[in-house]
Amino acid sequence: MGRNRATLADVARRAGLSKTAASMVLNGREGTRLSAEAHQRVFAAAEELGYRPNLAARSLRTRKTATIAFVSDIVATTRFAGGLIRGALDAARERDHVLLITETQGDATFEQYAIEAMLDRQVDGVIYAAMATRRLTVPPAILGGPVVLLNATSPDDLPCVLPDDERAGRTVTTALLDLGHRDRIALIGRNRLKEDDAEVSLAARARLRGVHRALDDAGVDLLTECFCAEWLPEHGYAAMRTLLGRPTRPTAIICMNDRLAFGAYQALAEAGLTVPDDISVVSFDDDPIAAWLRPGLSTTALPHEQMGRRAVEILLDGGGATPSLVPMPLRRRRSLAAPAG
Amino acid sequence: MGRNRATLADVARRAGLSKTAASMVLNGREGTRLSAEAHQRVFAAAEELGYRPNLAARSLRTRKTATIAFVSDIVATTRFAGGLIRGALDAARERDHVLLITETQGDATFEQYAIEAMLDRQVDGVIYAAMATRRLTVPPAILGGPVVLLNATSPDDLPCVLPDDERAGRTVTTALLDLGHRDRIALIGRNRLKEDDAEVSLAARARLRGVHRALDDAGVDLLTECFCAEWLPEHGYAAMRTLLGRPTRPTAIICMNDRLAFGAYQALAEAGLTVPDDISVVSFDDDPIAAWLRPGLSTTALPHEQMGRRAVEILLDGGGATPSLVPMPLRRRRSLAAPAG
DNA sequence: AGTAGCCGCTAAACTGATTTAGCAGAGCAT
DNA sequence: ATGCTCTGCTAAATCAGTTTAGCGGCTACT
Repeated sequence: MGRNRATLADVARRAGLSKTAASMVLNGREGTRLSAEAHQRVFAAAEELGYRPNLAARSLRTRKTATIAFVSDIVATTRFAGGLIRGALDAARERDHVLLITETQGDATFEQYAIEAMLDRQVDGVIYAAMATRRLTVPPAILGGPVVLLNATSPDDLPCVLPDDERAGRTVTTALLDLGHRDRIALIGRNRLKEDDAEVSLAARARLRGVHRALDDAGVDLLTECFCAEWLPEHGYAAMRTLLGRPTRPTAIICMNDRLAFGAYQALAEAGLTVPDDISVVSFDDDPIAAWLRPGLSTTALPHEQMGRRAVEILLDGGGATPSLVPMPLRRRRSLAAPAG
Repeated sequence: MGRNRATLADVARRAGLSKTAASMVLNGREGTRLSAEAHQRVFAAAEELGYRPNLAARSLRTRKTATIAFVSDIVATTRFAGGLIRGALDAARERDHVLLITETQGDATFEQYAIEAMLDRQVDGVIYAAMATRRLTVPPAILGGPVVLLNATSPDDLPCVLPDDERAGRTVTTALLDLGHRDRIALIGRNRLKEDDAEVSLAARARLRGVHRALDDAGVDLLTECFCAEWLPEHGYAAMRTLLGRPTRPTAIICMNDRLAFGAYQALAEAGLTVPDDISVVSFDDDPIAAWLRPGLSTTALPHEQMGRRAVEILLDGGGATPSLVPMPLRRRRSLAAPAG
């Protein structure tokens, strides 16, 4: 791997100058008094030798590595990680940085290990990502340098990037209201644990708040709210079935995420009902299945790439109001229609 | 990030020995003649100072970084990446290594950039991963050091890790044969492009070969094979519909992947048919939707974690037969039953 | 005439590890 | 007494950059 690369000394020699001069020219140092001709010679020599600096040597001196640690609790089990990583990767590349990835798996030992590995490698900063939007406490060891929380907040008020779930709650609700749905909108996916424990989820509470605010503004009440122990298809399915067993059938359903909506679709199909003619469905996340369902599920997209991007921007460029809320755009598909009758 | 850490010199001073001695002790060098007492003192000093070596300094000298580059074509757009990364991460951690991740997005410029970034950081080896199992040519620049292909092969016969798609083809087929399905098994998802162009996919051909071999061994012919332009739900849906328009209805369907199967499920539900009572369905990938479908879809799992793991093992420990084929286990769910009648 | 300042550049120190070469003293044989 | 080996350890070189301090020559000003 990278044997016999030209060194700065080689470049300097070929340019007939000192290492100092070569270093300054190549780093574009301001205020140096090296002649235009010296610049030329150095650039030419570097070009001819295909010179690339040895970053280990550089960071030994400068304590900068152009490397960002991306520490997450769980990457594998959720498809969402990909987007976060990709966004971060893109933004990092634009800034000539690279990503060192580790995973804690929610395990203290692994976390300790991951952090030591990062510190040993002198990363320039840490992105601490959670796969479910939630509050967490970051290990004190990483507070020595810049940190940005991704998809999480912490009690220490560290800079963080979050999806704007509350606004998304408003978005899905007004989408229904605008179509004329009124008092027969039902909600699937209330969940005490997610709503009350910020360390489990921030999304549930925020989404709900958005929904309720939008309804309040319009002076409309929900028909009913179904509790779900988890946000999985089977729970959406069960909730939808009980909903259909009630006397007044809803004209629209808001599901707290796409997996619940998927379950709801299954129950609707089984009951011989058609989306959106009989019931409109709207949801959150823009999981790939949302596009695969028939008809396509309208849902607010978790902007993972943007979030990953934003985290790197804040870390490296500094900046902005600190809970950086990234909008969740509504993906309109065929699951929405005006209420029948 | 990691200010004022103790250096080797600090440890040596505290132990009343030279840097040389301290270095040798901490690295557990054999054949050194340092006294047991010297060992003790160095360990104690390191412990007390919380010494951790500066890896930049170390790699400047040794040209080892305990870092592996994980280069992939596309990480974000596929949920599969997570598993590969997670497996690689685990195996790397066990060997005290860390993963540097980059993405080429199939773009030559990005690829060039990614490779330079890795070489500049003197990674110890490269895992070159493809998100769809396929053949690819690795850029010559990385051939200077150890490389393992993950989910890909190359014309250069580099060591590689692949899922055992052919065996999976046998597995799904014999699962049906064992239940008594015979001449009314249909296949959805033939695709010239995927089958004939190894740079697009190796899976299609291998799966198909497995299916055909298993059928041949049993002396059974397929009822029919449906072509699909893509392996997406809508194509599975369309294929299933045409299949149901034919005179003889199949008793079982083999789908080339789970997304096709998902589409097939949609068409079956629409036609009022029940899985598995009317038709059994089996497939490949173990996409999360497989578990969410009703009834659960039986499918052969792509062992992404294992593959990621294996790649690191081969890279670091060397070894084994070179196309390392990782088995795809059958996840039996409720979509399989004996043919009716 | 003296000196201050600028110009264009360089020598050498420094970062923190590993590694090579070798030194002082003890023990032993000749 | 001399030479040899072994023991336990260290000085110094090395990796490839960045950075500090400063040098010699020239001009300009007092």
